Amino acid sequence: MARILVTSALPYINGIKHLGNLVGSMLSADVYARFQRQRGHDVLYICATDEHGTPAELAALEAGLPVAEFCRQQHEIQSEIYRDFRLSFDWFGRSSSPQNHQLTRHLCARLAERGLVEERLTRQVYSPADGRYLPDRYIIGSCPHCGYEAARGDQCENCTRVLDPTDLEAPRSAVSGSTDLEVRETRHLFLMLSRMADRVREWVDSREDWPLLVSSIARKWLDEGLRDRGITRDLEWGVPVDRPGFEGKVFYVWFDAPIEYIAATREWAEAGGGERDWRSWWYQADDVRYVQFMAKDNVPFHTVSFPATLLGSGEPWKLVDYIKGFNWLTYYGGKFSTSQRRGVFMDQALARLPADYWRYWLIANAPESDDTDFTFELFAAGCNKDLADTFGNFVNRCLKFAASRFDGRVPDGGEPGEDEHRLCADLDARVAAYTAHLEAIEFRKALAELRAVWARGNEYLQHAAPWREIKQDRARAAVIVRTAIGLIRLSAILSWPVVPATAERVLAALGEGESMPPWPRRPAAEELAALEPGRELGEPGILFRKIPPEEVEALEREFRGRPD
RNA sequence: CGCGGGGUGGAGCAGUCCGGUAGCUCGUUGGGCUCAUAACCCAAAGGUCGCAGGUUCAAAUCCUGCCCCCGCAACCA
Repeated sequence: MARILVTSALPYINGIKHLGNLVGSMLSADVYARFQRQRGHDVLYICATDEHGTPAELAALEAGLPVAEFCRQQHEIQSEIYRDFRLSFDWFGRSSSPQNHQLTRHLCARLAERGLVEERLTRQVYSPADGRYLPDRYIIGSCPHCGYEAARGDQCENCTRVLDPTDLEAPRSAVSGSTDLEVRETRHLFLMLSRMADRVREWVDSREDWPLLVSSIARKWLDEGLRDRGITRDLEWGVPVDRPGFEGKVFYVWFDAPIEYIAATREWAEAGGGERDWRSWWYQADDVRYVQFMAKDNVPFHTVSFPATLLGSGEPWKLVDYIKGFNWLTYYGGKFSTSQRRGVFMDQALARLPADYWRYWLIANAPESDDTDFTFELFAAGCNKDLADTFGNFVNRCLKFAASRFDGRVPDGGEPGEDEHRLCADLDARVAAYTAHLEAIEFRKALAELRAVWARGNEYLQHAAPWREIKQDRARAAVIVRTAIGLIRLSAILSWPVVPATAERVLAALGEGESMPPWPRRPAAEELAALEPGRELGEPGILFRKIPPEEVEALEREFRGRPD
């Protein structure tokens, strides 16, 4: 039994996440964690809300709440939605936890002791009207190059040139619109990434099996030369910096957010009443395999800055072994956008269809090698074809036949024949391939195999034709139906990481009550015979309803081009 | 010449490292079958593999140049 630590990029506290956020981090990690648990491994899946930073403060301001209260509420809202999506976190923590405060300060102190943190004076724009320093992107003005009037202080969206806020003509606060801005000198801590470049590169080079997307992004940053990076900000909400002259300053969210992976594990341990050992997962944890899931925008922080923080501490912290990076899920060819409310958000998704529909489609179409487009037509077509017509129909036709001809029980009698041998040979190959693809975290390939298992069931049933056999050879029909019901069970077990609610519903109908069905280890011939003859069968009902064209049109009308 | 990823029938992809007449899934069309939310079987249509040049007996694959899409460019997180 291996120990596998799984983390997914921390969802930002500022609002409910959309389907793109979901597939690129939490859902993928969940499917992997579920699969490895089924395999019998000791899995710890840790996630948390990322709560610090200017956007959180501004959102709280807009909501008319103290930022701590705003974050507490948002954390609860997100937690509930993730539960409803069946995301199987072992712990869903908060980056604002005392554990993270303590650990963030500890790591900074260690880095400082080793000469890897320096104080520097920086010049920042301060807005008296807002009572706060403004990050570059929160300053708006006219672009000095192209004249675009809504250019941001970090970059002009019109001509794409990188800017400094002081370049802008007629600058104003994006928060209040105030033009009363001043540049102040303010002292900050910098992480000396430049001094750690060699160690980070050595570590990155030792990770030979990373996906191209991940290793190329990491190498790009290293090749361009690591620059020292400010790790503190002039904000109120965050981890306070306990150092003279730093009163009223906090750590930058990108310093403390990844540390929360560790701190959340400690939250988990402390909530467990002393039986859980968070250190064994993170400190001198050579026996742990650590896998991270994230979208491509997060990769630099997980391949460079966070490893530099841990390596630089001089302490034996666990570094990531494998990073699964994702491209973007696009929405009708454009971006999903939280700020513009463009796309489908998790609460809206659940209000329309159960989690398993979304889980299935997103994982089957995960943006692994390129950006993937979401449209309701593609979504409905995938769900209808694979879930309703293939998997759902297979379960339904078998159980209905068993109910009408075999008294709703697993039929007795007869011996497997040629059809069954060929079925089992195919299934052995499919299950092996499916397992290997999940092990390699290749979701599209894995789901193609899962679909093939579902389709193989229909193919078998069609060829064996129990509705024909039963007219002259009841024993033969019994073998077929028994085998098919065994295949329902096997399919449900294999489907559990992706569509857990449906899988459990099917297994319950078969009288299998386990909440987490163990991964099949035996040959298909034995797996299909696992249900004893005579066992009573339940009625799971229609597993997946079809999404009709009218509904697709209605969804499109409802969701498209929603303005800001 | 900033960097990275990608461009293969209507959709999604494999094949590119190690050249050998273009393949898979879905969709479309026609036929068969019917236990089922219908599936399964058979057949067919549909691509000059982003563009142009080069190497070679032979290029999706190797070389050169160019075009397009997406992302990144360190104070968005």
